[in-house]
Amino acid sequence: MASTLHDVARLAGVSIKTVSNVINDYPHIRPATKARVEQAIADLGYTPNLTARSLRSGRTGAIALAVPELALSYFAELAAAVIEAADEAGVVVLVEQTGGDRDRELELLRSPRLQMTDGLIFSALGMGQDDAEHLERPYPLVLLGERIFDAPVDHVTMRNVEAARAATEYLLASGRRRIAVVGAHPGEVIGSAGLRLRGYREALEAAGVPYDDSIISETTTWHRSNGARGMRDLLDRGVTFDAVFGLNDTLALGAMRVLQEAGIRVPEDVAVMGFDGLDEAQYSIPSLTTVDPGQRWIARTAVATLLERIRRTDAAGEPRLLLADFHIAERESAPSEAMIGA
Amino acid sequence: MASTLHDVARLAGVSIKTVSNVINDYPHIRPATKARVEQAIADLGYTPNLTARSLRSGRTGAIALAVPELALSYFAELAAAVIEAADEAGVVVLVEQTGGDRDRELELLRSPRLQMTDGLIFSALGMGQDDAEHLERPYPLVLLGERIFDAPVDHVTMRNVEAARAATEYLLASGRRRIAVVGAHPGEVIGSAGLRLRGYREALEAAGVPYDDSIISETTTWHRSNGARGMRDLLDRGVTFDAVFGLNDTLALGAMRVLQEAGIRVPEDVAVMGFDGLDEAQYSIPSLTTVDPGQRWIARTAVATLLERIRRTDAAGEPRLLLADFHIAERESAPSEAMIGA
DNA sequence: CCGCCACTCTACAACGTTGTAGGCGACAGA
DNA sequence: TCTGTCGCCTACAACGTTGTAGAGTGGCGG
Repeated sequence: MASTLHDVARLAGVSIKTVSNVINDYPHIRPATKARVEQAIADLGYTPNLTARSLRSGRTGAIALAVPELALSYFAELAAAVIEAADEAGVVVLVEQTGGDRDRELELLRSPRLQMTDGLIFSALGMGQDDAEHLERPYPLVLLGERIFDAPVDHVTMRNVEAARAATEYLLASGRRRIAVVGAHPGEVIGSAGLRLRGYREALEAAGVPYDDSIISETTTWHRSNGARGMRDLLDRGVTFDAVFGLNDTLALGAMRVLQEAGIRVPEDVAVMGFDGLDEAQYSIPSLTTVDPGQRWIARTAVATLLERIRRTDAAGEPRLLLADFHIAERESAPSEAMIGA
Repeated sequence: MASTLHDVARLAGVSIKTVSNVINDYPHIRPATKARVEQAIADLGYTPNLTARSLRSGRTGAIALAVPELALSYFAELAAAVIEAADEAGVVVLVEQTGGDRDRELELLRSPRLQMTDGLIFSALGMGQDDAEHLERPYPLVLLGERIFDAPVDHVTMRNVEAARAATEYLLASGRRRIAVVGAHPGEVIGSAGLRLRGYREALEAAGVPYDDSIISETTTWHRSNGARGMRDLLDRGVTFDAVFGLNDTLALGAMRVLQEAGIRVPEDVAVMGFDGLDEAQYSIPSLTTVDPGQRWIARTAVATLLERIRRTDAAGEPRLLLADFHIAERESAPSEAMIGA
């Protein structure tokens, strides 16, 4: 297990470079020599030392993935897809959690730990547009998320505005007119919340339905408990609505639970729409209608883009913005045709 | 960014070893020299090359975590807890997915990739007791899960039998007598399914309630859809039961959905008990009563144990078996007192 | 018969770091 | 004054690998 090229070379009676050549499929080796070396490798159970290889080559064969929290289903599914795609390319993934905290995100970006990897897929949540400059590092980086745009890095993300608009149009088409929102971030312009709320407003405007502040509920983070809290908040206000758009699935599921507790029927009294296309949204009661923003495509594309950047160190090539296609997964919580309350 | 000890040394007018000494807090350095070196480090923005350090020291500062699938909430939460604990110890985590496939698990165990890490936390799912020998490697390893016992490695896991027995006793105490099971694995003796089913049977026996094959539903994997399928299966059989024990939360949630679809009230007609203590079990409708088997403790303990093994390379010390405490999280799907159907 | 090339292999240096051995001056004790 | 010790620093080698340069053999064309 602790055997090296030297040990193999000694056993096979050749120089270490010849052993190295055998391992790396260098063409000009006599079959007899090659066989002898391979026998020695097998006898000793030799495996190349990857650390030494990394030092020589400057490549580690690993990439880093930074997400806010793995315990959030969205990021767990993202990480699963990234690891799978990386694995197909023979690359391993080092996962970091930032907690969605701006300071920890910035710290991570300049952490020496990143040296252990050839590049980073970075899902920012705490940083904002003003932090774009911090992304400008001499290190292959692919940005995910919607906190920062126009930074000079490759960016793979979803069509938030269009997807949210489509989701809202879907609810409008099914006859809903008072569509509450759970998970808004006050004053946010970009960021998932800001963009999705914009799509929502665009759809309302196009349909001639007035925008009403009183049915918009704000939350800080997008944990499940906040979806529940946001819905309780709306109910406490005493406002009326016939649909809820959860700005992500987790919020929508939390909100749906509170609706049910309050004796409000989903979808008869209130339709519920989510956003993310999570696996678990299929199995809630009722199952959740949601927008699938193309997460698997995002993961695969992020990995491919990063690996390409790593390969071609030769200067840049323009930073690219890559956008996933979305579609609405129609399920029970918001059927496409209006239902008449029983 | 590409600056090395040599660059710093040249700028500060000292030898590279002195720079190295400054970085590693070697005590005997004149303050003036130290200041000069630190200035040079700052000027050049020097950071030590971790790969070279690893080569020299034989340590990488990274550990590997192998789980079946990150998209399964249980493993996502496990990974989150492991990464958090590792982070506190200044160690990064490389995450691998095995798909719960025996061949891929074995392949991973002898993969040269592991060289990139100092040790492995291995959550086995496909391997069985007969594969114990494969765990015997000259490489720090902590085993999780309940597929393999008595292997000569540290093993951190939960009290499956006792916890399942407690869960069943809880249902019995609330007046249920026909407790169906979803997620059994036919013929399995150890493994989560086997052990939990054993706890279930022990509780029945102690209470003098007969064990009935006809209300035990088998599934292969523990995905949500299989919980739903298992429950449909039970309903199709036309058997009667007044409670369901899902061998994990995901199965229980899937089963609960099907119950609800079938117009069966939870918990009035059928109580539902899960196993895992997942975050999302708090937010289902109704919220899921479940056994929290102490997952966070398991994650923290696994990391601490592995790091200790890495530190003391000196021979072994006996392999240890570490068991987490469990507790029942009482929620709506199975209240502790029997409810009379409305 | 010479020169050239293709093939096979080796020696050496280098990637960037840290452990070891040792040099040099200063100062204390004899 | 000599010896020993301590503080400060340097040179060198080593971790295990791969790129570069080149040495030796044999075959082939001229």
